[in-house]
Amino acid sequence: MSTVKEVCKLAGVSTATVSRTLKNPERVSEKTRERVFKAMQESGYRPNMLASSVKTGKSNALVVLVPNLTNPFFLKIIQGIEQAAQEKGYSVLLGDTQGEPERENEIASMVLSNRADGLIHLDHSFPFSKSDAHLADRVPVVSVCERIKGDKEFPVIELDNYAATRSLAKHLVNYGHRKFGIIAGQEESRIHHDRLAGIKGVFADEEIPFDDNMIVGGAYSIEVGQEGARELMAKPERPTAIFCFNDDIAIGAIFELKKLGLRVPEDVSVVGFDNIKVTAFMDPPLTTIDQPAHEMGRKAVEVVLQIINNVPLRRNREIFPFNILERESSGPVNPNF
Amino acid sequence: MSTVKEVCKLAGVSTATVSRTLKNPERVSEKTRERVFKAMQESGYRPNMLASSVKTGKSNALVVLVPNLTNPFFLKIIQGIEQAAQEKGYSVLLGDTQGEPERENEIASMVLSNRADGLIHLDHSFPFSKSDAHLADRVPVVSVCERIKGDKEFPVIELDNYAATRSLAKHLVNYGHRKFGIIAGQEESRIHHDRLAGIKGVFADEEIPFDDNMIVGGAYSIEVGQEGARELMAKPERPTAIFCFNDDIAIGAIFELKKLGLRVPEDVSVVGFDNIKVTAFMDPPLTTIDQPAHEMGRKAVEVVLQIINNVPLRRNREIFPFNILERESSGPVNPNF
DNA sequence: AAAAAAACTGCAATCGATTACATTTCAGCA
DNA sequence: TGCTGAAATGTAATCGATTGCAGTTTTTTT
Repeated sequence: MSTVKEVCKLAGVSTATVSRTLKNPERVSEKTRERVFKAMQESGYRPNMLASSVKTGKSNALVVLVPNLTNPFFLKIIQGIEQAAQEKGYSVLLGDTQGEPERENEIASMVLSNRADGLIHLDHSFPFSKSDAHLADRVPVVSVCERIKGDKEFPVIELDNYAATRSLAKHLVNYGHRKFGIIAGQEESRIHHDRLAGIKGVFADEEIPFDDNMIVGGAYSIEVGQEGARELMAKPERPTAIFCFNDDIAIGAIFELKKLGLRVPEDVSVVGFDNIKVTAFMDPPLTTIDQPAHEMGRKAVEVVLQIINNVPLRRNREIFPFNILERESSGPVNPNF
Repeated sequence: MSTVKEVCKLAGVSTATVSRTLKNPERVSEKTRERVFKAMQESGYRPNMLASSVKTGKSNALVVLVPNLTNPFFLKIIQGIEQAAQEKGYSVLLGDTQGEPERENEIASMVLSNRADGLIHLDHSFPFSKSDAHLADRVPVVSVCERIKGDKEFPVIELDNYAATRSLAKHLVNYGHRKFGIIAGQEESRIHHDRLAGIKGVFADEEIPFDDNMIVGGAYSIEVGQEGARELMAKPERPTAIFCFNDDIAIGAIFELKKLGLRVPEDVSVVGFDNIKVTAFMDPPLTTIDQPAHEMGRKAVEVVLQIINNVPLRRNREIFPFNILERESSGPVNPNF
């Protein structure tokens, strides 16, 4: 690869002029500008971004921390992030944490070693190691969907999870359901808490008793959905409707219910959360909450860039609207069930 | 962020010693080493990777070019890439090209501007722009799944697509099928060619006529699957079995067949390709080809690192084994159909 | 105890850019 | 023509590391 110096020689100018031709073209006369461009062409010059980053202190990259890359929902977010980042001239460093804190720490530390200017976190864990924690306040961080736990309040892009599950609960209650099961994901997260609160709220309004025993699960996976459905159906009082806290869980649950010889929604209604693409093509298509994942990803980039550029944030929480998609996996309660 | 100099002051040593403490600890006495480490601790020192990259000429990053991030199959590959890269101390820059050549060029040029040391391409297009093409031969590139077109032969990690579709075709022929439809993806690619050849091979063996009119499609999406199924079922001679060139297409096809009142597999058998997770939980579970996507991703990293480190490659094509998963979406031909 | 070898450490150049400051060039005008 | 200020360009310091070479200290050898 050729460097500025070769271009200098070819064009007969100084390094300063070459650099300016790219960064401040208006400060270079048209004649020399052309000469420099031609020289760049001839030498196949590419500015070394790392070198320029060293000097400017900006790497023009963002790290994205994902707990699990194979969840299609995250992908929609990441796609949004990727697009917005590209538009702003930033590149995206991908970090799949596999839920392991050490990996998380390692990836997060890329921001500390100047490899990236900011961090977008798709999980609720505090991503820095204890030893790095005190360095973390200078680091631009935003979280999407989840709120990061810990002392510091990081900006967050999220959905109104409370209202979303409220609307799902109302939808099911209107269909006459009174006996419910819940298959949840990780229980320590804020999301979990909010979603549960939404359901409880509606139950309180409708004077439906809430039974903690009907909450099962523990992770956002198809397998957990299967197991959860089996577990719920083995309870003395079987639910007629199941809340699944994401679509993967719902996929597993429906699969398992069918295997048990139950019909969805004639015997049991199932609702999901996230609206990953495939849910519209399932049999039956899944009633779920559509999250504007793409937009949320874009917003995350916008916000983290604001922090990077010291633009004051208008608010610390960006709440996105959801949309309940009433499809065929939910229906009227079956009185004979 | 503190730099080497602060550490120097605190530890009372030179920059050289600080640098060596991290990169060549054995060349520093234990006493000073400890002193330096303590100083690093106190000052919260993080080496600036960019600076070190400028000097060493290695960015320790790889770019991955993906045509479409939302395809779960790519995700499995990317996950493999990510893991292997992390293990080797490399980070992964993600580039979603959306199939747009300009984006592709822009992302690929990150390797030229020293932002990354190598490129992993998940598509068949030549990723560099015409003006960069002559710079491209110095760049470490490997492709996964697809072969990159153009003069230069880049190393490739792939599946034996020919054999894979042969085995699918045999599977269906053994069930008595004689009338087939094909819903394909992009037709210019090598994959398409190989897969078609596999099917044709079996047809030739079995003396089944091959009808070009029964090939429909044009992209790897659910929607194309839907449309393709509709189209095939409107043909004068309806197929009793459909090859879908990936699982997304199969998902769309099955959905649409059901909508047309047809049963899978009783009326029409459907097979997919890739074995994305959800296919095992569909109704019916999809017969498909399992690709070791994760391993292929890992291999891609291994190969690209070999190129980067000037280790001669043992072969230019790494062919991975497939596995046919005979699930319930395929079955005996229905004589009354 | 002196000489030779080995182990440490430091000085200063270097990587490839950017940029403050200095210098040169030139157009505009009296 | 000569002067002034703006525009164009160059010089050299700088960003934060790495590293060849040289100098110093310690250890080993005889």
